[in-house]
Amino acid sequence: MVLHVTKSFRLAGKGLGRALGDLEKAIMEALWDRGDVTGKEVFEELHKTRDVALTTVLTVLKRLVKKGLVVKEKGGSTYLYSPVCSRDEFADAVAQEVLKGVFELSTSSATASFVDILADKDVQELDRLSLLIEKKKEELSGDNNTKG
Amino acid sequence: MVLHVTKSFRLAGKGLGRALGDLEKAIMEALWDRGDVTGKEVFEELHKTRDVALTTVLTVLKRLVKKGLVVKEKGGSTYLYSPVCSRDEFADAVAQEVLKGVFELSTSSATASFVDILADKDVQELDRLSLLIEKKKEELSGDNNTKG
DNA sequence: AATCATATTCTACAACAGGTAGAATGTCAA
DNA sequence: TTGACATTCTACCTGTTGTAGAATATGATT
Repeated sequence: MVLHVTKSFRLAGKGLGRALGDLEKAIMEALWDRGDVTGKEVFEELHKTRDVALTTVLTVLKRLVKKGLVVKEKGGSTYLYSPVCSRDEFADAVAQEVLKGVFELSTSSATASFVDILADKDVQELDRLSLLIEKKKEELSGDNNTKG
Repeated sequence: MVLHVTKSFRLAGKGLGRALGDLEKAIMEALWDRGDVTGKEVFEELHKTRDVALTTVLTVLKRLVKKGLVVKEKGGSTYLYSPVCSRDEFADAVAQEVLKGVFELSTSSATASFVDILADKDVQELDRLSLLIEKKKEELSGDNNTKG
């Protein structure tokens, strides 16, 4: 899954709010929850908790289509919108892009900070990381020069 | 070193250009290379390779001061600008902030992607990472419940 | 075909970051 | 006081995102 769907990773914000604007995020959440919905349905969902106009939702939906995050297709008499990838796939894609960027900034800082942060967040994860590393090494040893 | 000096991490761009605008980056580079320079000196340096006005440089310098990345102090008859941290410290701080964000997005994606990217970039680094993990574990076992 | 309701698109404004720089003002020495 | 240089003010431009009214299209109904 390679998406170049966000140009920046916001340091403020929470979760996917780092890769998407607030309204964009709310709309994506609605699509991930339901999928194949009309713009009006998305609007009705969001309207429960925020004061937003239908056209605003349509505009943002259009932008999301342009970004490649959402597809729009005829569904009988109206258009239906659906996400091109799952929430997890999106999160993965973002994480990957961002991590590449961090590495490019400084491999050593990235590695050191990574361990610190992981340990701080959840020590158990260190073991999981060790396992992933071992697995990767095996994978690589049985797969020499098969890169590209 | 904790700096909240950049609001977003750009996926496009190179190196520090991910955390700073183009001109901002050029100016910071000049400060890191020289340190304690006047705005005019920075301007003269940049002017060698790009068509920029003195006031533009001063404006951006001012914004960098406001962001907390640069300090301005009287140096005799004029003001001198200098970076509050080294280039490496800045890169570290950015890496740390960004990594925290990625983790908050998804710990598992972050961990998995991390190993993939590291392996792809430099297999040797996997060993270094393993060592860091071991070291961290020891550090933690001899330091139980001393977290604040 | 003319009309009404609903769906969709157009257009445009606001805010914020960052690049850009002219105008205005401040400072100091002659 | 004046002139040269330093510094600040103010403002415009682009791009992203939130915002939504106006305009138009589409389909059913009379």
